[in-house]
Amino acid sequence: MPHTVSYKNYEHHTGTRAQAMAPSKETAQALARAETICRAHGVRLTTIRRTVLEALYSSQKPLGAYELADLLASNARRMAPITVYRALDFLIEQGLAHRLASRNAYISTLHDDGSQEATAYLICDGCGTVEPASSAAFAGALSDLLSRADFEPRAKVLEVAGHCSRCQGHGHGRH
Amino acid sequence: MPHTVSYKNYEHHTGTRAQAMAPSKETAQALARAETICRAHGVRLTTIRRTVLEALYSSQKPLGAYELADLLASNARRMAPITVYRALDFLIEQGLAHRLASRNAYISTLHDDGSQEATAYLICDGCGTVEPASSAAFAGALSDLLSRADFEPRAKVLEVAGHCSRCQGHGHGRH
DNA sequence: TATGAAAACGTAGTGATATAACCTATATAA
DNA sequence: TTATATAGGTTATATCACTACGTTTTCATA
Ligand SMILES: [Zn+2]
Ligand SMILES: [Zn+2]
Ligand SMILES: [Zn+2]
Ligand SMILES: [Zn+2]
Repeated sequence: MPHTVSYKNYEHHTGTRAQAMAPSKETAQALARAETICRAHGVRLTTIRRTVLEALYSSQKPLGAYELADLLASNARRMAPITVYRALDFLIEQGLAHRLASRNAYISTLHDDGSQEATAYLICDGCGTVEPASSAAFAGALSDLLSRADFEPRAKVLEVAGHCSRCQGHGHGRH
Repeated sequence: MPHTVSYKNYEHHTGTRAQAMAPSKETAQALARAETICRAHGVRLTTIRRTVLEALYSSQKPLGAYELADLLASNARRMAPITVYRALDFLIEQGLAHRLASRNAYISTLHDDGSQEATAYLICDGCGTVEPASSAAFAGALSDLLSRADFEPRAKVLEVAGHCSRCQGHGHGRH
């Protein structure tokens, strides 16, 4: 019973990890942690999801959904945008990835311990890097602000664009 | 010397204020303030810009650029998106409007005194209203966070989605 | 091991947001 | 007036995100 022609690629290309260089040690460790988290949550870190997550771990800067699709393309076969968005939705739900609303781009939460109520993401206009930053004082002040306004928070978008320490006094960055 | 056909509408429809109801007293005052500010800045609050600003002042909720274009349409003639975006860019530059990155929508800064270094926008999922909120403690904590990270801020995106006081204990809002 | 239900993914099309490129019109001042 | 800068018109396109629906895989249960 032959497969239909239109659907034959289901696990053909997606099974290969694009032309990925071997993941760095740090990335590999992070992926292992992600596996553990997913197993603990009773959800599946499938090939596609792991591939997208690995790309985010490997990148020094936030990636757009279409950028991810291009990065992970192999042999003139590219992930459909919806596929990337579905993977991103999953990763965000599991707390493994984060969306930057001010950039329409996505990052892993690798350097984000997730322990804080309020994490601000510092986005460098020069080199593109994003660093999470948090403090008890910041979280407390925001919490006070919200309770004083009698506002019940659901989702916080805290992003600051500017220049990181390495990119100051230049006017540009990205040497 | 007849005009060319293709360009005859330059100030024809844009001069009319759509089918706008008369602006409320509060809106009219805000518009007067905006005029003053623009004159002081040496910039021009043109008809288009004033019309867009008036729509933002009159709205209880953030408006998208295309939504603004529809609102301000008159007689089957709608502003081109680029026209709205240009007006919004101007208003934002002058501190009269604000973009909500998490919603791709725009609000006036009518209820935003602009005196604070850091203003968080509280966006209600229920009724759609947006209230700015700020405090010295919040601004200070964020400032500390940034200087500790040696990060030079350019633009801050501080938005919290959730439920305002009137919309809590419902699960919905918008009665 | 069969099989049914849920989850994941493929494919095509569309919706929603934002800007580029180029030209015309208006305002302001020399 | 005439030059220059600013503003706006028009068309097309770029960019980001999702709907709808069918197919495949997985996993628990019979
Ligand atoms: Zn930098
Ligand atoms: Zn440099
Ligand atoms: Zn509300
Ligand atoms: Zn209710």
